[in-house]
Amino acid sequence: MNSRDVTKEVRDKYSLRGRVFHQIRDDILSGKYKEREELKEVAIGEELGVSRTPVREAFRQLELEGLIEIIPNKGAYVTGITVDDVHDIYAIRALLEGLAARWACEHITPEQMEEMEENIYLAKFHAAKGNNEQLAELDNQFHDVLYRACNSKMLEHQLRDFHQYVIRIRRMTLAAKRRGEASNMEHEQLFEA
Amino acid sequence: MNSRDVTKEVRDKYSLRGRVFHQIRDDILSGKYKEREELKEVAIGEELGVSRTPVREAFRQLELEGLIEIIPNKGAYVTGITVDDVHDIYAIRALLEGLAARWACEHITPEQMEEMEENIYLAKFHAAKGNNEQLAELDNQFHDVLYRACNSKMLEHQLRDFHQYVIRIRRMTLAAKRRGEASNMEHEQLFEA
DNA sequence: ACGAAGATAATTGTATACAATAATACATTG
DNA sequence: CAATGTATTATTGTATACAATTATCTTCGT
Repeated sequence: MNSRDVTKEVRDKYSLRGRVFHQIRDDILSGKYKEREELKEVAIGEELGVSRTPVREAFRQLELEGLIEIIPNKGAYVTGITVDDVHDIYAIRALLEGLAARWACEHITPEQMEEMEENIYLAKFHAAKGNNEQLAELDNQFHDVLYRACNSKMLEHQLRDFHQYVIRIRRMTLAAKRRGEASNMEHEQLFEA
Repeated sequence: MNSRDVTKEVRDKYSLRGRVFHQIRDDILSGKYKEREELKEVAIGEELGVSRTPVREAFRQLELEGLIEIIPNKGAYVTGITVDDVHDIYAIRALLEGLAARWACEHITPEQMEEMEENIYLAKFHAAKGNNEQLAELDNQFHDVLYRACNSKMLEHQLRDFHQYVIRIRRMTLAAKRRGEASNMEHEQLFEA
């Protein structure tokens, strides 16, 4: 990783702080850091080859996103999600996505329309083959198009935040499988509207 | 504010970073820093008698709350809110508050019930006298009770975030007056349910 | 052996020093 | 005079040093 060009390229895309932020977030979402686990500044800094400063700033962002909780003078801990929280998250997201769908109707472009159609088609295919991994990816894509189509910076931002949680929940619960099957129908309904 | 948030407030009060964060946030919400204005780390640090470090961390939080935008290697700027954003914010908040009201019905305590009743009573009084300042404060209180009563950490957090925006919007738009009058009736309706 | 008090270590909070980048002023050249 | 390149300055990004706080361990007395 000492090639000057590569280094510069990466740095152009993300500052150190940004890289640290995304790395830790992915590690939490992927389950590398488990619930209630303590995140230590120096350890993470060494692991990523940076000092504490960008790590600390990344921590502040992660706290605001609700992924970790910082107890002053004590430490940063991965926040736990209770079953109640899961219920709430899905309820709130469903509500907001309903709004997104309504707004998307008024603003969606033909290209986005096509993207959705193709997505639904592919999703049906993979659902039939029981390929859950591709299905999850398609689900992400579908929501991404929807979020963009609704033409609302505010709503899009909110929904993307919730999407973080949903990804985490998927990792945690196997119940996501049951939801996965229902998901295709929901998408189709949204699309019809 | 529930006990958890109070704890957070208190702890923030005693950390430099927390003080800086709240100070800047208040200054933005109160209009001291105007839209698109650049916030410089050293200037704010000197003004508050702290070094750049806590200021920078506060910036990261403010960015996540959507109050400022940080352009890497360039600076931090107070974010602008467009009329479209205002529309979206009210729409999303209304939706979420509807959900909060529904959930509150199932979890509200007698004490909170009483708080609401008293709030509505006082609001009527001040509305009659045209005292908009007290009215705004009562509005804040009312929503605070509602957010606590809904018994959902997730939803409460979301609504509090939006409340930040609403406060900003109130400062910006005089149209808030019109809304103010309708607000009392809305509260009553929520309460009845 | 057990618990308390104090020392020691580990960790976070803050300040400062240094590096990298962007903005500005200035000078040089056509 | 205009345009462009360069030096200077200002500002942010990162690393490190130091202070404050918390956790851990040791020791000592009962």
